[in-house]
Amino acid sequence: MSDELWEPPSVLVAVDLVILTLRSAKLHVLLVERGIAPYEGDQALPGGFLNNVSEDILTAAHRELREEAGLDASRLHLEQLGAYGAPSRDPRGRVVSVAYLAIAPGLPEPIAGTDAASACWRPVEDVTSGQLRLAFDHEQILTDGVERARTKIEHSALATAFCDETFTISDLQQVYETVWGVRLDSRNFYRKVQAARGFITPAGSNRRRSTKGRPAQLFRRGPRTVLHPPLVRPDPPTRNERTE
Amino acid sequence: MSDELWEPPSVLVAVDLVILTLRSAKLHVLLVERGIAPYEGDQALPGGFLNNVSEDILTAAHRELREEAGLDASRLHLEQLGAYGAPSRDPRGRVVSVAYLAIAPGLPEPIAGTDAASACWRPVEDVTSGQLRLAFDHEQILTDGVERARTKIEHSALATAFCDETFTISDLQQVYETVWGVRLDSRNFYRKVQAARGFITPAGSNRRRSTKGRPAQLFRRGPRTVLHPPLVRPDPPTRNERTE
DNA sequence: CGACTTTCCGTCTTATTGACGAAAAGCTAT
DNA sequence: ATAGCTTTTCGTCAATAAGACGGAAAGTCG
Repeated sequence: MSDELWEPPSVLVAVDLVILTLRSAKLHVLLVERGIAPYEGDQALPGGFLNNVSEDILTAAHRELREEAGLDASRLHLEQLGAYGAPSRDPRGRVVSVAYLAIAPGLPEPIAGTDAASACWRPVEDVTSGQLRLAFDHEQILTDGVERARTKIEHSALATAFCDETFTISDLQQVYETVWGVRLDSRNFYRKVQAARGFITPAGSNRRRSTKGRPAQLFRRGPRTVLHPPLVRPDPPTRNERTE
Repeated sequence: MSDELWEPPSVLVAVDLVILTLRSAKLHVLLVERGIAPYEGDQALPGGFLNNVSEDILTAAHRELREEAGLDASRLHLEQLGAYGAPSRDPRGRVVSVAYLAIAPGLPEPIAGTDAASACWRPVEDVTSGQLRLAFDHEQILTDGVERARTKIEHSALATAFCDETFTISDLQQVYETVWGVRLDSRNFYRKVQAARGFITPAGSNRRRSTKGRPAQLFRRGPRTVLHPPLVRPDPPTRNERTE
């Protein structure tokens, strides 16, 4: 924080949001279509510049979440991913963007924000496969956000944020399988979820699966947010290798 | 990243560095004395504003590392901690600071940078105990940096960055004990470090402990940077509790 | 040479994990 | 209704990892 007899350059500060949800057993991310240059017409993460010089960054993130996604910030997990500020990331000039990760339960399709551009959920896979390109360095931000979510649900009860108020253990398993991109054994998953004390608590009644199988008990999120023991994801054969 | 027919506020961007090292079995952080207002004469993390509008943030961090700490960036671990941008954090105006974590092996005392203010190593404990106050929100940044380092050495081979080129298993144990602030059983530590394949590799000769005990074998860092199995730190009795 | 310290290597018990068997509890088709 | 199918729920078993701790090896010091 030292400074001299010289004027430091000033830059624009933006926030970008990685908003993840589950739709039909796939991980989706909220994207908006850019209405103006640069990258006009391209898909991008919701976000925007600070409103004014005294607006807090997290506040700006919440505001954009509301404006562009129509999502109420309450009950929503918001976590800073980091700062992205490569000099060339925005052709308009020097922009440093602070990215946040948000996780929401499945929501209906038409989430058009008050803010101009159209918004829609897109499978994360469309982006990671290279099929769908994003504006700026948003592909990198998305990748980082997904990876953060993956490791986060190992040690925290964050996975319940993908679920509704009440949910079955299978619902929860769906979340883990989808976010991690793996198949899990229901019996072992059941045991481990129950073993993590304070993770989930029973919620009275039963509910029936549309057409199949034994009705499952309903749960709601428990008091603890850090899991003990944690739910570690199985190693994809090449996860312990390589230099960082 | 959407914008309208309006001009977003511009802010100053700075980098701050949490540079940790080990000195006489204690975790130390590099601090500089501020030479000018605000917080003149107070202790602060090394850092500074971007040099010019096209300087990369990570580059700026490396530069400050060199200028204020006299440390060569090569061989040094540098990791982004996050962005700190509370509107009131700097009385001069709106400043968003991107913090980085650096970890260095023990170094001699006189590390005065080319950049004005004096620099010295201070025990992290002096700060966390409230005995020593830092400028701006640097106490928070330091706390976050230490916590990051604590969890980082569980799963990565980062702990070797605190050591010299070659080191003994005891040296490594010292690192873990100091960073975690706990005592470990040497026998179990020995077993676990050896079990993590690729973590450390033998380095030929022996070396003698100044006055005591059996000479230990020397090692150097191995090819892997992610540990499998990980070295998990023991739970301080209240680590599984509470809401986040 | 004995006392002491540190390194290195085991053993034992307990906790956790993955693989999998099997009963319970519904629905559907016959 | 009953057989067949599915999903939930609960157990068992072997392999792995962790904490506690015993003890031999290999030096230094007095």
